[in-house]
Amino acid sequence: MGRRKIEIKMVKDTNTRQVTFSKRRTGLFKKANELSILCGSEVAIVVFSPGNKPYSFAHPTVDTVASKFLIRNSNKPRRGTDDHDKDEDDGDGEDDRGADTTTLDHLYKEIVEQVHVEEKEGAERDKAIKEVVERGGNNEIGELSELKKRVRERIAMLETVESMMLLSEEPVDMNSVLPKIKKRRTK
Amino acid sequence: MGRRKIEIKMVKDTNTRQVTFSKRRTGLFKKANELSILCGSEVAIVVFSPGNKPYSFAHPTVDTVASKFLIRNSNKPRRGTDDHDKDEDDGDGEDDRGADTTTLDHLYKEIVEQVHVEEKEGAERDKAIKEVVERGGNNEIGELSELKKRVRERIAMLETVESMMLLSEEPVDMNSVLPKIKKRRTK
DNA sequence: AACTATTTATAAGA
DNA sequence: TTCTTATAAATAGTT
Repeated sequence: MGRRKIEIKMVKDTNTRQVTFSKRRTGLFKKANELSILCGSEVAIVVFSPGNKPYSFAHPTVDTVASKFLIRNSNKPRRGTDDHDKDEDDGDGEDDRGADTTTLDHLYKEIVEQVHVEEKEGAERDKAIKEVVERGGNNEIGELSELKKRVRERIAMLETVESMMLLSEEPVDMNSVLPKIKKRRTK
Repeated sequence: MGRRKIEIKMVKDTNTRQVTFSKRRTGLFKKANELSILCGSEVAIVVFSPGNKPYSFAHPTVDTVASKFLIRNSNKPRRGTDDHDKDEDDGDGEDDRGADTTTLDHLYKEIVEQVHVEEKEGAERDKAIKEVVERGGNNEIGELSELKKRVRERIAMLETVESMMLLSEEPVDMNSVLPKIKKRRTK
């Protein structure tokens, strides 16, 4: 859509890449905005620039949409990279049958175990923070900055957990159009 | 971009809306894919269809990108609805100066307090789950389904917390192009 | 930041 | 749903 056609591959020139990012981010967010209005859909986009700055667009908020999504997909297998997920559901709001080999007891044990891990890690983290605090009120800049980072992480986790707890609805399904896209890459 | 120009407002006909959603979701994901390749950027999109089904596109994964974003923005004020966040940073990787009225001691107390809340809530949740489990191995379908939902929520939370703990980098900033978009809405 | 020549997305229609 | 196509919209290269 420009003076000439470009191949879809990493733009080498740093400057050009930054410009491309800005233009296309604008376009992407505009499309997302239109989609949310036209279809009344909830949307959340998060993207990191080449300079690793985060940008977001969402309706109603990133937290809301991302949390809703993450919860719904907590029973899905996790992939490491590059997702194009597809998983259609009949939409009746009930659980999938099939590969359900877990028992109640197993599930309960799993939870308990994970809670213990969480508590242990939480305690260690808090101890580390406390140590820094107690080592002296004459903190170096570096220490202060480090502590603040940890504080922020900790609070972020708590806030996320909190927002996730507000949610719980229908079952899970995902879908991606990437395969379709790839097929009709070039005209 | 079609046979005729359309206004950007909720499509009334349910059928048309679903079709529009499908087409535009495809387009949006394609754009996101191109952006991530052209600029080497991490992107995550989550969108719910008119039928409330979740669809996602992400590179590398929704979890990774969303978590990274949520952590970085944990020190930002939270809005309720409709975000177009903008917050430029100088990019030197250090903390903002200015409205920093918190002391180390205050921050530490804040963490401890939140941890206590978290632990209390966690314990209550686990107790509720355990009660359901212990009430009998002869579980009704309804109970089983309810329990599984809770289990999934719990695991989702733990997984998210876990993935969030893997992250901690530069400071925070966001940006949105919505203002720009609005200005040039119609030709 | 603006400007356009082109390419690309997509609204209707089949 | 999938495809076709006339048209609207996004954007690559340029200034």
